[in-house]
Amino acid sequence: MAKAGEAVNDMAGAAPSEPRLRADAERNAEQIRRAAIDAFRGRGLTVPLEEVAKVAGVSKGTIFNRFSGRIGLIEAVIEEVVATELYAIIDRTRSIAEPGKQLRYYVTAIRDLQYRQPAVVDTVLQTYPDSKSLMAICRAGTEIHDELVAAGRACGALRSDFTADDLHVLLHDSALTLKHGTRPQRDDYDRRTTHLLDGIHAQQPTAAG
Amino acid sequence: MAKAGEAVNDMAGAAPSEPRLRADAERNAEQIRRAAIDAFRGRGLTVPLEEVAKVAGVSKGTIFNRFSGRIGLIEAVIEEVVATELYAIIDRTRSIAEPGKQLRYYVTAIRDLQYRQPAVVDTVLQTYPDSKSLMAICRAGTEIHDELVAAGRACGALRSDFTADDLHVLLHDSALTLKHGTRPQRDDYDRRTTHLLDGIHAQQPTAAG
DNA sequence: GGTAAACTGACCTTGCGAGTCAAATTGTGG
DNA sequence: CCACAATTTGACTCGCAAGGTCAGTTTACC
Repeated sequence: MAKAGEAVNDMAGAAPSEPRLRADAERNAEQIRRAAIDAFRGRGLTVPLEEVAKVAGVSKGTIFNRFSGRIGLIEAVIEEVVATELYAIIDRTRSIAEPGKQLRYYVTAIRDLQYRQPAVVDTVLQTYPDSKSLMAICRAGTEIHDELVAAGRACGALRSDFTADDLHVLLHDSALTLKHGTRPQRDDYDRRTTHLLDGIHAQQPTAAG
Repeated sequence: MAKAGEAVNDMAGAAPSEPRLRADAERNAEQIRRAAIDAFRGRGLTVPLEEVAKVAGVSKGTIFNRFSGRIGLIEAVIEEVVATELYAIIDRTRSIAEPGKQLRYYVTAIRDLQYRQPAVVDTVLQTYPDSKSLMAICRAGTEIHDELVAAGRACGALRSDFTADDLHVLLHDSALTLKHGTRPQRDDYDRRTTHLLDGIHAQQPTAAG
């Protein structure tokens, strides 16, 4: 199987071959891109475009001139912001031999990334369904979820009543609480990750007190 | 120990002894109360006051005249909307002999109530911190959380790294996902409740694949 | 320097519900 | 049945924040 999401970003929404840009426009586009990467990394994909503009040293209007708005800007930088890391996790997960460890690694890694990168939260929540690359990432997610759950069940490491949809919801809810809740301490967050994992692992007590 | 939250509602924000109300005002107050109970039950405490007014057959202004706004209205009906059920759960939980079963019952019951009653979600999320009765309910929650975790740990039914704060966060996150996410099917929701419970139960695999 | 490209930032827009208040209505006591 | 206070009404204002627009100005390029 090829690497995950190999071509998310062929000519994303920005500066294809079209009429050549003037030097200042070219320069601004690049500064906006850089600013966007920083801002999206630091504050998530929902950061006000005015912030991005300020960091880039241009005015809001210029972002619209160069990228026609947030979606275009996202397409132009999503690779650097989250896609690379996300797909790396997916690839690493697939490369794990024991199916039982795959899911454990995957959930831990995604939860970690969600904690560190607000943009991943926005991605998982599908905050901008109009962005094609964002949706492509989500599709890749759904795919591996199916795989992981199938493999986990088959090898008996995963409780049998746990579905791919449960996994999807688990990560989605995880994103929701980071988005709308109070950011927990890192160690609390990690401990809760293990609680979650243990809850979906096979061989449960379930009935007893 | 006395029953939980015995006197949340001594003269909540509405119609105390003050100057006697005119007949129509009295009637309206009662209709608004009834409408509010319905609306809060059906759509949560955040339902637009205009909806309540419509159901009550009065105009928005009248709600302000009679209850001085949402907070006053909440104080006036919170008992019927959520307090009674919530305190009943707390009492029933305390009456359970085996400490191991207490927490299991409690979490299941609260999750169930959150699912059925959007108003409980708003309560847990402390959407209206200015409402005294709402905050009283939250305090009662915190109290029993401490008790339950202490008891659960003591009897060995609860994993030792699970804190009262974890319990608090668990229910808070649960509320958040109901508030901001897509409402899951009832049976999916219940299954996930058992996953959660199994994750915080003692004797975990944790390390293995 | 002339011209088209590009930038700028003030301004308009959107959305929604809380809360207000002058004018209209209605209950009440006499 | 009236006078008048109590009450209701619903149109209006407010807040708030970000997205998006465009006339006017500046800048790159030949």
